[in-house]
Amino acid sequence: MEKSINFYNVAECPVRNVLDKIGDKWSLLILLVLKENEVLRFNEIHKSIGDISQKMLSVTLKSLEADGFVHRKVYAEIPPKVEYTITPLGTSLLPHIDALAKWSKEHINTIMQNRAAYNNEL
Amino acid sequence: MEKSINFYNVAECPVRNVLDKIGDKWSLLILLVLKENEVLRFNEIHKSIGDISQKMLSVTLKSLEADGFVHRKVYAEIPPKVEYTITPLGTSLLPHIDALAKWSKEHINTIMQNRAAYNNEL
DNA sequence: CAGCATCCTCATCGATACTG
DNA sequence: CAGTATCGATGAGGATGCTG
Repeated sequence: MEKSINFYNVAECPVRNVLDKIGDKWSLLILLVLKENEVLRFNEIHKSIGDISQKMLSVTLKSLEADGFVHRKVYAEIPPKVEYTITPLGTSLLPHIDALAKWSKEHINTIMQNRAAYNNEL
Repeated sequence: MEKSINFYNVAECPVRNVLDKIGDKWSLLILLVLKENEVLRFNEIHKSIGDISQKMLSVTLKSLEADGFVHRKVYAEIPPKVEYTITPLGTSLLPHIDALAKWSKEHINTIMQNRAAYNNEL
């Protein structure tokens, strides 16, 4: 099976790789919460975000930990205590997200108006 | 049903709104292709990308058009002729993606190594 | 407390066939 | 040429219950 060479291939493109990560539902939000608080326990993150399920928090934290965006420190205590912190790698990404956030805030009204106008013309 | 107030709520957060758009599989790629070529017909985009299905190209173009990232010009001819161009709004977004791309290229190796190391420790 | 396991739903996406 | 319509697979994500 042959296919055209695609420089934007999901598996090989760095941008796609990062976009797939921060483009999911919770990763970016968790990073932001961790940046604001420096260190948080599992349930503290849970409460900070509010409407994330326990499963998705667990899954997303694992993914962020695997990539090195978040550090996980386990205390050998009963009951268990786990602290999460954002890593320098995670921190270094956020300014670029902020730039995107700034652009988004500046243009979201335009986008929404475009979308509404488009739907009216159907 | 009550829930905590979430400033990063998908529906209301501008960043999420934009990330949801460019975080999908094809939108960003189409914008990049259109930026490089200025004007392209439907099938030209199709060939440029290669492994996108006709359906997804159609759906994604509609979505980009609705938000005002892409302009669609129809010629009343037989056979049909439709030209797509990136709008100023779309163009203004790309530098921020480029910044993200730059960061991604600089850190993708670290991320991949982290990911591999993490998986080995399982 | 900090999770994992299980089941389920729904949106996304691809393949295929058809059309003005 | 530039799509639309339909079906089916896949996987993200949520709800619930259980555990060291």
